[in-house]
Amino acid sequence: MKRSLIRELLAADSAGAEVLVRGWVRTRRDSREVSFLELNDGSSFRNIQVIVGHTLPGQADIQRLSTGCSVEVTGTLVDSPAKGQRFEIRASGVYVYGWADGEKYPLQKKQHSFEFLREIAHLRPRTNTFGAVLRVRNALSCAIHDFFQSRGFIYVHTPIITASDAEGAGEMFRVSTLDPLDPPRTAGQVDYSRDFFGAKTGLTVSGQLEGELLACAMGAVYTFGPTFRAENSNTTRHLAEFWMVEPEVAFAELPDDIALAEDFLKHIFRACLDKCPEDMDFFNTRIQPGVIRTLEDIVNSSFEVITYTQAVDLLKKSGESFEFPVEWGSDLQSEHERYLTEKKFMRPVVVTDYPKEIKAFYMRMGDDGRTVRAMDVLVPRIGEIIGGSEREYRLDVLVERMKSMKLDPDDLWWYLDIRRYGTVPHAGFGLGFERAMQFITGMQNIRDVIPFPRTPGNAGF
RNA sequence: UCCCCUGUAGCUCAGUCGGUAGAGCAAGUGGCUGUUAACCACUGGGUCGCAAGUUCGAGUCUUGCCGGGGGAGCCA
Repeated sequence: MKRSLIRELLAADSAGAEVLVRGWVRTRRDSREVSFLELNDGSSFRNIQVIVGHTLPGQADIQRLSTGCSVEVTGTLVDSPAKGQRFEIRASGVYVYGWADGEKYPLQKKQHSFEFLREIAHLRPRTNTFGAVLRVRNALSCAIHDFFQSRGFIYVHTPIITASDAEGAGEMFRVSTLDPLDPPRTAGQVDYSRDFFGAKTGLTVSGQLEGELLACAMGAVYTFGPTFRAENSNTTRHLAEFWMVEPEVAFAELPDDIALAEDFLKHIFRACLDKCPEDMDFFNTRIQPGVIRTLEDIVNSSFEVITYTQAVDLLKKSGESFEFPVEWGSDLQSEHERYLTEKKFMRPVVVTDYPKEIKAFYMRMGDDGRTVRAMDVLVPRIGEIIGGSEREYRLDVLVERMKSMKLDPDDLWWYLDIRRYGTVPHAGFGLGFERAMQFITGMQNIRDVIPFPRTPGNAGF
């Protein structure tokens, strides 16, 4: 008999079919004549209830079933006589694949704290919350590809290992095969020319620079892959290894970039609501009350777009007493971002045209000479979910900017070549995939929206 | 990296003024029952994070170390 997914059975038109399911026992309850098994196979947030009559052979085993055991159940899909579910399976056979000693199995049929579940990251996918997280993660991944593919973007792959040390997006993890106890040296310094790649290399902190090269040939591209930051960040919204989505579009300027980001976010939010209604309902009732309403409001309204200068004025006039003073030229603090998104506008806010001193070298200089054509998309609770900009495509301006920021243009000769030959205006942004997950699910800690989080001091599992 | 909080049963926690430990849930056993956060009764379960110090006596006070959480910075 062909195995059915629980998701398929729960959505069946009518009862009556002979079925076979495989999964893990969530709970067992006993009655006089029958035992009730709650079975989950990962395909659905909901379990299917299995009725095992006490006359079925192998009763001793049935009575030993506990949370975590893996079983195969054959039986008939029937209308449930009790409230709580439409269908259930009346079992004609139960085969036990593996036991889970109730005295030792860490997961109990009760709620656990997320802190505890992080210590058993190998088992937490079996919980309601993480099942839901993983299904939404999957839907979100698909939605990202759907969005770009439907607009003719080319999915490109930028390197994980890179020798460019000038991306300026954070500390890199070193990649080396040199003997750490006795590396080759020249004049006292480690000689990376004798390392595996003949250069000092590390894990990428962004695929953007390479993405620009590809966009300036393919028109519109996007990357979606892992990114690494060796920052000693200990917060609920930073990971040392996270996934980033980075579109890059040739012949695009800042307003195009903003419009793309807005359409993109709306599309992926809508997709998660549509594809994972049961999981989203769980997040909405148990994790972050109102999260569905928030997402729907965003999908159905337009983002607020203001310049950095306007934002500073608004903050100064707000009457709020901030811990950090608001001053033109210094970056917006978390409390400032929260005021804008959570109190002032109550929705996503795009802040554009930041002072050049607080942004990266590759951003296009504004006509005023003080600001760059950058944009950050801020959302309630999370803060910055997208950071992007129009890129500086004028060779002389870019070289001058690099020099003023003490960067050696020769190190990025290939990046500058794109400006030497057939340069075009182009723009792009980066979306933190896990931050999007946090926003969509309402999960508070970024470590709980990725199966195996990497943070300072933590790379277990 | 900085600031604050925290570490007691498998989990979540209580533990007063310093006198060597409790609850709920989970688990085990029995009972009841088309149950569904099942219910009722009983039972087992502890190096109080680690190390030192103060004290007649430390879960409790002090110091150091380790772990966890929250906030900040860096950013996505």
